[in-house]
Amino acid sequence: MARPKEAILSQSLIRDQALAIIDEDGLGALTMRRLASRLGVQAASLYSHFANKDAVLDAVAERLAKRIDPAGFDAGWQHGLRTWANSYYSALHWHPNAAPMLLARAQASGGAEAVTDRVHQSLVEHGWPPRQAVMAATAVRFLVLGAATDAMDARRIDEVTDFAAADPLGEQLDTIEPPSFTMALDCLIRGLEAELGEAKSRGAQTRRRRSRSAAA
Amino acid sequence: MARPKEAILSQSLIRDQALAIIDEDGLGALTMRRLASRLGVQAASLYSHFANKDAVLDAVAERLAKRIDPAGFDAGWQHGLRTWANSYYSALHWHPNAAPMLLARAQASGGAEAVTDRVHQSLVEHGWPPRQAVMAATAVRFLVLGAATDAMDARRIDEVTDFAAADPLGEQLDTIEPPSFTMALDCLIRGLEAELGEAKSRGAQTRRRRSRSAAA
DNA sequence: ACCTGAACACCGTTCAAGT
DNA sequence: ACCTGAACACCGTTCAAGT
Repeated sequence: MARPKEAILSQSLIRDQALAIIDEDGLGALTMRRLASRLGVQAASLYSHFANKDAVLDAVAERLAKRIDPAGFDAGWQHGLRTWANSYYSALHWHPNAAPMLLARAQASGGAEAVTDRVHQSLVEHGWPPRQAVMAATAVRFLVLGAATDAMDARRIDEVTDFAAADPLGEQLDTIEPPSFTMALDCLIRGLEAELGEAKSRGAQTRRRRSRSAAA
Repeated sequence: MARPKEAILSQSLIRDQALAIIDEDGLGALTMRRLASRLGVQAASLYSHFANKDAVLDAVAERLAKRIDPAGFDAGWQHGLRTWANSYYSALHWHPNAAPMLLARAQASGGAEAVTDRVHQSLVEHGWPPRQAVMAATAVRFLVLGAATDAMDARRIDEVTDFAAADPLGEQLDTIEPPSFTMALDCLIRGLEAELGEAKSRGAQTRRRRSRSAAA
């Protein structure tokens, strides 16, 4: 064969099959050789379209991020954060095996990516001091990623917790919706509201102190 | 050589050198062959002491966890959570390259480990409903692990944020201590306090509803 | 420009063999 | 019981060669 008239591979094709492998058999099952064989091609062929395996994973991460909705900030940063986190969480909910990868990337490229992030920018535009905005955005991000790895998954919790003894009549069933993730998110946002208030008053204090020392 | 009179390897020796490699060159640099050569031995020899590489990583994770202080719960769950998180964070602060591994483990063995966790137990003993306790413990855990990966590291944030423009006189310098991590933790705990109150009143409500329908 | 086949330098792990 | 040497079945990646 060597070179067909029309290319049988493309970045999007490779990227989608990579995600499919991750979904089906986990991140550890994603191999350049396996990815290639799934596309009916040799492993080396993939390097005509991606520089290396990491670039493939970048493409997958980017595609997953496409589903994330950063537009809710028009109705306040709380709403924006909640919308963003929920869409991020539900995007990952369909691809739980991809969460570890995003976790690894949030930590690797984290610094630069996190700061130039739209969520961070939106927080700053809503009056968050830059540093605290990074903290807030990162905290929410890790909360989402942690939740998406099923660590707080209600079903698994029920398997392990002696739930029958604590709640013999199953009255807490209504606390399944909203899921644990939403509860944790609410907790964090509630705390962030208080923090923002304090950060602002700290800023005002500093400003007063500054004009006083400038007057002296 | 083949077999020396006294064994030249031991689990603790291997485990400590594994951590040293991770510290020096990152998780990706930890190889059975490299670990062995550092110990002056062949790779196959390691399998006399550990079933596989994963078992070595387990040992490293366990050693890091030894430094974590879960005893602060005697002075209230807020204090306990804070003490635990801070000790966890500072333990990881000396081994930032190990954080990704713990992140991966928190997600893999997560379900079972998280629930039987001492933190979770302590929260339940302080009146948290089991399910919410899992949520709270997991949220704090991921916050710590996220922070430990340097994603919120103040120095890196300053490199990227246009901080000079926002704060030309450097007045916010005092906000470096406490670090972003502590702020995020405070936010979360504040929110958790409110959540616990609501969870308790929800429980009381349910109990009232139950006795009413039992009377009917 | 795009795919192949073969190779390179690695992995984790196994196992008979030595002491 | 513990370590060696060699092997097995994998990796990611490179590269000349084909069309």
